Amino acid sequence: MAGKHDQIAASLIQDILSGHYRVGERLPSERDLASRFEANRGAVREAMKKLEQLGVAEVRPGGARVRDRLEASVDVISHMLEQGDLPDIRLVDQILVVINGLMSVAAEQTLELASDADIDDIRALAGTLANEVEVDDEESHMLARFELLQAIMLASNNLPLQLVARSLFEQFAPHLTVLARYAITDYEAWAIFARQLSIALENKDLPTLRASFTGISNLNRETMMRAFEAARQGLGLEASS
Amino acid sequence: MAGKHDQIAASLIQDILSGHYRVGERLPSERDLASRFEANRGAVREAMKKLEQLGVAEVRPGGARVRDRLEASVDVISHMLEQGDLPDIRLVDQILVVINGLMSVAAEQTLELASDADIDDIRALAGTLANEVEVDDEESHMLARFELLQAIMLASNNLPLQLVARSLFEQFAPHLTVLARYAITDYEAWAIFARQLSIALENKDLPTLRASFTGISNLNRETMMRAFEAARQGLGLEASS
DNA sequence: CCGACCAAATTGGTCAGACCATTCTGGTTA
DNA sequence: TAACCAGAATGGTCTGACCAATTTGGTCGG
Repeated sequence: MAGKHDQIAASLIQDILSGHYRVGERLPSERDLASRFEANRGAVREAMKKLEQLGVAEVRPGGARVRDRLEASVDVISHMLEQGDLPDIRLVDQILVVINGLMSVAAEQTLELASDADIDDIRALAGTLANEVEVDDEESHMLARFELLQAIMLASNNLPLQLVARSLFEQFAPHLTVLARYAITDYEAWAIFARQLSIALENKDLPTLRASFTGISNLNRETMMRAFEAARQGLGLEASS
Repeated sequence: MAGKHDQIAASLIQDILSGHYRVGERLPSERDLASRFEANRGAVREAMKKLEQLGVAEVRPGGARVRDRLEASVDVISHMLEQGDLPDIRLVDQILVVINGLMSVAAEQTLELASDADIDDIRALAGTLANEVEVDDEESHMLARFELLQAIMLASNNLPLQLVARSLFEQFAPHLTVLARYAITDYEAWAIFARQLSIALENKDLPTLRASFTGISNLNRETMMRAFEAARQGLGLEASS
């Protein structure tokens, strides 16, 4: 299914991200890699192109060199998450912090600029969550949460914001579905913050809006942390220091 | 200097972003484009690879199709900024909103997690800005601001946050240098918020921290808006509706 | 008249080999 | 010791061919 260049790229990316190569160190030549992977040089070349686009290597005449982590593209995050049996919990938490921060910005922009119709739609979605205290279907609650957040993101009318948030979310999504099986959502807490959010939107109350998102952020992070612990035990892994 | 595939990619990207092709519409075949640009198919192919990486087109057997804007990568923003003589002021403002929001998140993370040494360093940088009310060198003040923000970003210890912020900033940077010539910075306002930031860090006061960044954000946006107006007049362009 | 189906044309995907421009390397020389 | 200079190595580009998947347009049966 996956092209040969994808396998080569994935292998090299894992090597680089795991620290097999030092920053500034030269990678093997394209011809060497071609024979090592038993592939055409064109395939290796496409893989190197991918490394450069990800910002993990700088390829130029004379050789390809490993770049510093801070010079990488946003898209390396998905590859960083794929190291180990479970993703790095600290990295996951950091991603949640950023996404929640972006959501808060989106909500502020929505409060300031969105039409009344958009705000009413969002309040309707929040109202659903505010009333669903007793839930039998975990998945429907999760979908409702996504719908709410997505509606806010769309109403923000901020394309860069949408692109960044979407990029982060989609990189994290595959791991989210794995961890979601172990997640235990606090419906009551969600109901409280959903109600707070609705009120904030109704009254155009910025401090209350921020408070609701601070609550949602902490809720998400704590839920994810617990789900991670449960998943680690469920997979029979040792607790990290 | 620039490879032929870069020219082809840039041309196609501009065509797509300017709406020359509708979403879902098929692009000309690689062979057609090759003869049109008087290049070999390999060059066109690399260009198509770039389009796919940017998320502006989905290329698969049978033809390449234009993707929706919201499915694009974060890196398209730099190309969006390059449309027209001056970048779209609304887009610039949206980028500033996101960057400022990320800075605020970084500051919160720093306040929560960073070492006292890091916080002291940041407070020292803020102190410089707090005292520089009368400045003769505009550029040194700008560098001091960048230093402060970068220190906060580094101290946040949040890699995804750093990657996203860096990506946005670097895409915007070239246009920033152009607009900076027309910018008139309010040093006194900066001094006030720098002082507020320093106090917030000293007392671990989250609300004050947020207030200082709200102020900095508005300051940046207003300064940029005025610089944009000045640049537009300086270039002899009509005012937009 | 319409839909299902099939074969040919089109399109992207991959590979092989060659040549060029730049960079790196190691030895030589002033 | 430092500068310098071929030669080797490397990435960049081009050509041409073939393969696999998709699209297309016509045909047949209902």
